Amino acid sequence: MAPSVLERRAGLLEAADRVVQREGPAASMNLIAAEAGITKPILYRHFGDKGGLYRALAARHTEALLERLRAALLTRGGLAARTRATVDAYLAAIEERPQVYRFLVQRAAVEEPDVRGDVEGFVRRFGDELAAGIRSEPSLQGIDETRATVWAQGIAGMVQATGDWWLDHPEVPRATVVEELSALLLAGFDLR
Amino acid sequence: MAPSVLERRAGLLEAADRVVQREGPAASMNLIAAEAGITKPILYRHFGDKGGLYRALAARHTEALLERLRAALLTRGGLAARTRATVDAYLAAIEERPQVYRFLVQRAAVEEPDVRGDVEGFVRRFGDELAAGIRSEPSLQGIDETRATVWAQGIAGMVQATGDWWLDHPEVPRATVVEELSALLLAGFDLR
DNA sequence: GACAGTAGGTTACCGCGGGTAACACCATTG
DNA sequence: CAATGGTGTTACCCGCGGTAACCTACTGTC
Repeated sequence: MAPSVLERRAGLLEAADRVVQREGPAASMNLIAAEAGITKPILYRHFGDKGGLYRALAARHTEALLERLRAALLTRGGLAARTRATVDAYLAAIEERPQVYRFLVQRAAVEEPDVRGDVEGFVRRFGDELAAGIRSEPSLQGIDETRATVWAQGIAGMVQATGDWWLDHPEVPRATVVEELSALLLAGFDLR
Repeated sequence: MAPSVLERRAGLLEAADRVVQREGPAASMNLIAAEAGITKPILYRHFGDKGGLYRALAARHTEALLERLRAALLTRGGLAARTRATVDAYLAAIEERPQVYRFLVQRAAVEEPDVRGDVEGFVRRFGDELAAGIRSEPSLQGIDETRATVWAQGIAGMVQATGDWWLDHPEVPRATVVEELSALLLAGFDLR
């Protein structure tokens, strides 16, 4: 029987995912179409343009990752535990799927800021999530709004950049990176 | 009289610079050649490939920026003053030339890791510089080697990401961003 | 002065990526 | 039996990075 349009779309995303897994940021529309066993125009009918497919793909992984991060942000045991868990969640995710990670970050960097807020790069969304986490953090109640935002964006970038660096220095254990970053941040949080 | 090959090269870089100023990351070899009043093959004779031109261009700005950062890292008046000065130097630089900044960051993100250490992305170099700064920081003597490196890469990313965000939020004064980031970092440094 | 060599430049092309127009093949439905 | 619409394809356009081949004008040398 004929698959519904949504099933179709899901299947295409599946294929795109496999290509990204293999090729990282070099995943092209041609490759993806080939992997899905169809031709380009179909892809374009479904996703509009490469940006559209990127967004659909990013939404998937970003959502999944944000889910993990949200969970980490809710870790019980105090701010220190939450901080470590969150940093660790991020690093664990990029360790599991470095190619996907590279794809997300790179596309986010390259994608022009279409309608600001629509694409909203990967790191930026991470930052937004962190900002929410910070604002609802019990031990940080009453934190200045701007401070929360700036910190969140900064921390997102810090974790991301360190992650990048770490991908090239696998000799450093994940736990070490987590510990160093968390230590730096936790002391800062003490300012309130 | 005929300009020497180095003068020529400098002139080409000058032209490339103007294009980047105008076009940001969209600067293409065609555009640059046109701006210089010549054709592509000449560019390629001088720089090998786009990566080569990118490196030459990046070297310019990176060197200039690193120079400012080094100066900031030597600010007298203690760690707090140095931290603020360094963060401020970075933000001031991207404020002055946002297009150039975008170009540098984006190219660094996209450029594949040729011979690791040759290209070495923009943020990475910033990180290296910071690492040196941290290691030679009087009040941080004896800091663990790995910690210094991780912190440096992380801080570089933090400042960069915040800078990105700030470019889209000009309503926040630079001084505020500097203050918030510095506060967060300085508390962390207290750990030693 | 005629000639070769070479530096400096150009035209015209290749391959590939994103993106699209136009056409072909069914199926349904009046 | 049309006519209609969804699904697919082929074949193309453009611009980018990159290069081969050629063209030109200045130099030195016999």
